Amino acid sequence: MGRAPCCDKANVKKGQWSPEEDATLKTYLETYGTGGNWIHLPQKAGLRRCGKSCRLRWLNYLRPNIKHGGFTEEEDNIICTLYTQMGSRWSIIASHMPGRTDNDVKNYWNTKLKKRFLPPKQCLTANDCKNPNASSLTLPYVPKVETHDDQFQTQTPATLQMLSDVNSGLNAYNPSSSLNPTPLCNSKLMDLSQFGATSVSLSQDGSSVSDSCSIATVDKCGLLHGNGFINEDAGISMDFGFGGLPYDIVNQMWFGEKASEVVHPTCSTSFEGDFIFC
DNA sequence: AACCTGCACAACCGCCATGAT
DNA sequence: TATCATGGCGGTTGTGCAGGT
Repeated sequence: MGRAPCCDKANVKKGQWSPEEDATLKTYLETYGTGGNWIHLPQKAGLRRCGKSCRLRWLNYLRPNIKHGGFTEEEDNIICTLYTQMGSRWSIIASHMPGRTDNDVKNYWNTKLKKRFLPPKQCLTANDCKNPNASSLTLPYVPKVETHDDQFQTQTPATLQMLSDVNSGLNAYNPSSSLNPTPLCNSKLMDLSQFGATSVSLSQDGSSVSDSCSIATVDKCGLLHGNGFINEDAGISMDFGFGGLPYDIVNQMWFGEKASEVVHPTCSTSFEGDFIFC
């Protein structure tokens, strides 16, 4: 049996709030407060709205000192930085910006910042992947392929979150390696195209929280750069320690989703350093 | 002028966490 | 300890508007 609905769905109004409803809710809350219960508030206030809807309306638009639109460059950087650290924890991100709501920040990211910092989802060829909206960040094409064994299993969101939690703090073992993702947003650090890269691979052991991450680039000459080894089934694995780019930061900034591996089925040779992409 | 398309934003839905009983 | 009600959150959808054809 499912959960009982929080309100009588048949008798509540949905959709845009009218100025009259706003005024009613605002007056009631300023006079009586929530009384610790949003569910019964609309009835007391004389509104035909769901309690959750009232709460959302108040928190996002009616409460004092709410700012709408006009995000500053500094706020862009805050959002970008925190997103790389913790992912889509919008309420936490919003808490770092007085007057901003999680909904506002989420919408702003989804409609503006994501396009600026992430490549388009469908890249069929390397030439397709120049994001027309990207300014200083021109990101390389990323091949998406299947992985074949446990060692290279696809990263799960849950694991990503754990990694974010770990990575967002100081590195207990090496403070000099502590992560400061701000440069990822503001510098050329992520712009591997300046090195002629046309392809990037990232990988990480998805079975547990790990302190390592991997990155490889394929340049215009077909050379794959990085250090690691070739796995017969899973393709090429690159690896370096904690001092490298944290997986989830790069993954979220570039791809916003699952891990990718550069794979070629005919590759089966161990290697170290640069090698010819076969 | 009418229609289409994409964008921005407001609001809703459903899941999970938390606190009260 | 178990159950339930409510709050909180993130993902998704709906709607209105602007610009293009």
